[in-house]
Amino acid sequence: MEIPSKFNSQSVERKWYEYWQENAYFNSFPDSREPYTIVIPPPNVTGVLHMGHMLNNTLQDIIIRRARMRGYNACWVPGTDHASIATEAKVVAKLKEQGIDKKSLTREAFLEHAWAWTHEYGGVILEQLKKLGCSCDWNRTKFTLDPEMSESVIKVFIDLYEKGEIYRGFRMVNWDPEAQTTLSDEEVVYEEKSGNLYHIAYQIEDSDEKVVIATTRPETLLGDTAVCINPKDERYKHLKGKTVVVPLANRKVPIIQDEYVSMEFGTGCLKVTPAHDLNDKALGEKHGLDFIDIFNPDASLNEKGLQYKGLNRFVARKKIVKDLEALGVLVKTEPHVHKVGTSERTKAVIEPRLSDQWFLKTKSIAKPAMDAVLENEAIQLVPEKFKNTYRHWMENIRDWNISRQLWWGQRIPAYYFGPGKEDFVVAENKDEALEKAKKATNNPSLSASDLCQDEDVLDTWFSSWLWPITVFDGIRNPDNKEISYYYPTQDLVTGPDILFFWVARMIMSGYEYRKEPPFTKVYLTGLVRDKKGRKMSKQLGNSPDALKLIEEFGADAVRVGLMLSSAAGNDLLFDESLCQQGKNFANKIWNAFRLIQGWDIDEKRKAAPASGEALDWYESHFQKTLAWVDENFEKYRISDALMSIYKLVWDDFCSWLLELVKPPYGESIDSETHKRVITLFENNLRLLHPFMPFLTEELWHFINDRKKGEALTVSDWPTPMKHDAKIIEDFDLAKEITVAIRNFRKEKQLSFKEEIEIYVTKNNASIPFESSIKKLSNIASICYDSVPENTIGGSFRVGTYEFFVPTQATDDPEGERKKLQDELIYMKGFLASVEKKLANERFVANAPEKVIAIERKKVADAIEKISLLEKSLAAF
RNA sequence: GGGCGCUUAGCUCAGUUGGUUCAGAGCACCUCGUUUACACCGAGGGGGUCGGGGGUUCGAAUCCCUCAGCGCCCACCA
Repeated sequence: MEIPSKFNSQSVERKWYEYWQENAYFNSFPDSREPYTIVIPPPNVTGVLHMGHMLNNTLQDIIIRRARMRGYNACWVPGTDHASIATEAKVVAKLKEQGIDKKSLTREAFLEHAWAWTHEYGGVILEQLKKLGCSCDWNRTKFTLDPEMSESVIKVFIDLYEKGEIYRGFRMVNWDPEAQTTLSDEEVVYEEKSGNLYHIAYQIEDSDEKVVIATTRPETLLGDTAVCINPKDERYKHLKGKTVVVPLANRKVPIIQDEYVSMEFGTGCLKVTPAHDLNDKALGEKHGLDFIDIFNPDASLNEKGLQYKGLNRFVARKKIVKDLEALGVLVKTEPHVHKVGTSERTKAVIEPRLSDQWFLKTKSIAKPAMDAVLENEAIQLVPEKFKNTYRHWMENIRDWNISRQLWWGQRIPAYYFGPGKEDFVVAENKDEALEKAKKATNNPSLSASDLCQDEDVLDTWFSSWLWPITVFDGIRNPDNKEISYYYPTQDLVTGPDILFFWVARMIMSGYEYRKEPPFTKVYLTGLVRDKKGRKMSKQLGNSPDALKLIEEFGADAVRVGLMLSSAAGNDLLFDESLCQQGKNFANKIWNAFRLIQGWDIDEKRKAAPASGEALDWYESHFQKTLAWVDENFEKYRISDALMSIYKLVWDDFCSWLLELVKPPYGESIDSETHKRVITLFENNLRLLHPFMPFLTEELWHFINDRKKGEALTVSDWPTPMKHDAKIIEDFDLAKEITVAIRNFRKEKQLSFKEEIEIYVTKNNASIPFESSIKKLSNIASICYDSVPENTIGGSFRVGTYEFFVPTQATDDPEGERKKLQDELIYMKGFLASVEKKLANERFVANAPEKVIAIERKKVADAIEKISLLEKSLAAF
């Protein structure tokens, strides 16, 4: 069998992915096994795979593949999210390119465009996940706008409304003037921006005096309905009850007093614009002020904006400042840095705005979700540090604004039947609504045309917060077989940026609708950054094309590259060289196999002495590593797990074991050894499979002609067994001796090809793994009996063993002597320090016995070594 | 403004309840090597006063205090 010396990932990947799918290895159905379920964080339906997805989904795939191999009924549910605002924004932009204005379209026409877009691009990202090797059950693919998914979402809305948890309210909300919709508090990102603090003089009526206010938003003075001072402020006491005139607007407004105003900030005088600021709104309500809304939905000024009507808010600001200056009332302009809320999606500056919206009460629903993470630990966050963040958010949780002035999403099932918005019913569909409305109004002649459905849609998170339930149809059919079997799921793997948006809310809905947590563990990954530490983003152009990486290095290599440096919760500084490392590793494994399969097997041959002992060692070492790997998996230390497998395969298997069992050139290998090596290699493949599914599956089939059902992907994860600690310890010593001999050779410039003899002195002891040492160091024989003459400069020590190599007298006896002497001085110092420690009564009294025993052993060893050194020195 | 976390080799990170006169790993680096799987390789090697200072202790990278730098989350001071 001719195997190329380089592993070619591309052909292999397609072949095995198809094979896995044809054999339905990733498909899951409820059965008698224990389930292991993961629901994918659904990517945006129109999205493309980026590094964050790669990290996230590689982790999930590793976890689910290992679970599958461990005999669980593994089920990874894939799907996509309609991503209401993000997708709508994309569709709007695309239409604009075609010269179509969203406003010129009917709702239905717009949705047609959106669906066309979804059908064209939706699923692209899922195909990309397949390239990465993700072992999802594709038959279960869900979309948050699938009819049955939407039906569930509407049912939940109605249920919560009927429970009194959802209400309609006129409130100050976050308004995105770009997308022209409200946003939840979580969708607002505060960014530090430098602006100005404008000091503006307001004329006091019937007086020559002026009062100076300070504001960052002078344009809002058009909506001012008061000026507020602190009642304790001595500077302004005399102004109590007076009236001032708002410049430009020339509106007379009262001076009110409230302790809310800080006397330290600005001038101590506050302009009050109840319609455009949350605090001002509170003042307005408290003091019975007028509310003047000066903005259109796109944040241009409306007719209340007087001569500035129609201007964009920032243009208006500039113009107003100029005009104020002309009026001579702009007293001062000072630079001021402050935080400005921006839209997470459109980046537009958020406008606080009063409007009628739907809200979900969160207080009662949040309680079990808080306890699950913080009290009874039904859900574990990894890493734990996120508990604090979670607690803080939960404790300060506010009602959730769930309505959006968008079209792409589940439409709010409220039907109005009066002239205003006061009279409405909430129902699953129009017919039902009509019945309810008839009852409510006591008017049987009411017809469908009298009903008008709410124009708004629900926040996208209002559908994804139900994801772990709805993917198993647990809302419409709460007792169905699927949800009962798969829920709660095991792990959720996602980024900390959506801890509140999504994770916390899924926990809330889980308790509300299943009385159980949606998952038991949440693994929060870090952000993928470039090697300079910058967040990867489209704008910076520092995000590598995920698919190109897979093409260049292979999916296995990219997966390994990502895992090699991604400790849980820590950001990952990604560099393509990591993929190169992954690729090198793949090639190493590939070539190890080429070596093994190239051996001629001789049935009659007996195993070489080095082989048997080395295989015994590796078997034990493998078990020890396996236990460590399993332990790391339990702690979600996936990169540590990979690293120990990496070293097991590369160093221990390839560099030590294979070198030891390798038959001499031209010779064949005995069948017993060969069989054992193959078995061990297969076990390596099992450990590697979750990380490198393609390469390992390829090799697995190379080893034997496997039949259906014998794919590596459905084979078993190795069962941990007890390992022999002594054999591992002995082999470590053998390694040390081997390295020492190699160093000795190098120092003396003795070619490896030159076979040498070696003498050893050590009282009543033999050297472990003697055959192995001989093979790896090209030693003809190790003699224990007598040390020959002429070994000056030909000795070295490993632990308390001293080795001699007969060699010609050194040409630098002084140098040799000095080396020995330095070694002796060091050992004497070492001995002295340990003895001093042992002489310390308090140490002996307080330290545990184990520690003291170690120190005593050190003393004994040091004394022995010193005597060896002194003997050698005496020979000079 | 409040809260949380981080600072260990050139880089990325491990260091479990404090216990060696070797503080580990991978990568990178240096030297040597066309040994019959692999140069996407092999053999060997150098490199850290564990951010600074102070304290507790027989003993501190590990516990406490403090200073400095970095990061994250939350927050309506115009």
